[in-house]
Amino acid sequence: MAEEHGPETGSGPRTAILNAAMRLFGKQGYTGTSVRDLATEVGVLPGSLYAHIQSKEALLVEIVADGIHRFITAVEPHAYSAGSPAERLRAMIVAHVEVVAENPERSLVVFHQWRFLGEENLPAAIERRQVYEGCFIKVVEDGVAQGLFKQDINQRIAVFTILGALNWTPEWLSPSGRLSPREVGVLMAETLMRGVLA
Amino acid sequence: MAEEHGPETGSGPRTAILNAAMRLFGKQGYTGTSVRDLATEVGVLPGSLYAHIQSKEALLVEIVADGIHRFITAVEPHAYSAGSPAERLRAMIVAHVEVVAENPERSLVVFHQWRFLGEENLPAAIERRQVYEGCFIKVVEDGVAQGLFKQDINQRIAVFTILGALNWTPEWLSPSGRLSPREVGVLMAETLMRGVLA
DNA sequence: CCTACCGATCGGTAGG
DNA sequence: CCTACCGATCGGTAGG
Repeated sequence: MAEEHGPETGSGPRTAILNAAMRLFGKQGYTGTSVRDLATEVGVLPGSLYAHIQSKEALLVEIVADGIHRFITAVEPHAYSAGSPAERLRAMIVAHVEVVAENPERSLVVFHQWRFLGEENLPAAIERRQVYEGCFIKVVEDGVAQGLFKQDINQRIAVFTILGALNWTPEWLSPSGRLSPREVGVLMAETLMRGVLA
Repeated sequence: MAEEHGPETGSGPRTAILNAAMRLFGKQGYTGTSVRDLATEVGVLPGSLYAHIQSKEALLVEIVADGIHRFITAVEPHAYSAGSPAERLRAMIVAHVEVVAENPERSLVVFHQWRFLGEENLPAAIERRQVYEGCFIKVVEDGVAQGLFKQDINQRIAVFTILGALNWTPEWLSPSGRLSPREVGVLMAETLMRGVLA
């Protein structure tokens, strides 16, 4: 059981396969990655993978489910905390960027490859994504209701704007860049909350 | 020559193929779409496509090149116009959303599927994307230099935040929604330029 | 635009 | 984890 959840933690062959899948699914996409690509990346022959995994799709299911879980776990507590909506939104944005920085390739899989889940696994993933989006809807609603956020923003558009900026971060964020993930998060929060206009 | 450029304009078999490719590449991804899928969507047998196209990748090349061209054509004039940086940025955001709304599936291909271009076509696409990003860098630089934008924003992060929000729009924008594309663009510009804080 | 087909690669398995 | 292999599907072509 110890190594059956959460890639990047642990070091068994199963973990190596999951890490290879994160890298390749992130870079080439799920449909652009063959089982042979995965085997080459891991350093075994294609058939050998099936001693550790059930199917190619099972890898995607696990990466996406675990990935969404990481985002929800990091962000949800802030969404429903006691602070002001402004403090909460700032903390959520920082937490999101920090999770992306842990592993941008996993995040690419979470945000882009979930479409390729089969019909037994797709509904659960969509539901979890909606829980995540709900965190941002909630805090924007609260901010407007409390008069702390602008009364004339369109809440739906504001949430999509924020989520878009956040969901795009794995495309450019470098975990080893000059700015720490936290600093990047703070700067994004600043831009999204106060705007670029002086 | 009349129907050799710009899908969605014209109505020959070649246009039908390009429109099918936009839909399917956008929905299933380039690598997740087979030539047989395209043929089925168009209503011919797989081999018949090759009377009109050179290869599957040639379709991607054309959709991506034409797509980026549409964004640059719509946005670049505003980036380098005589107006204030604030007016220019607002106009750029509106123009971007309007181009997305013309055909969200094409926009998905432009923003996500360009990675699958072969090494002869990739550099040109990356260059054109950089021209596009350069429009936003320019206007943010001008805004800060003229004291119209906040002096303490991180310009790089601000540009990525704006571009992320814009690049994510094809995921949710509905051209037939309650708000017109222009209204959505104005609201996004408002959120990005003034922030959500009151 | 169809018929008929090509070699290559796909995800996955049996047996050791 | 390897050897050896399966049927299915892949992008693409020749000839009409």
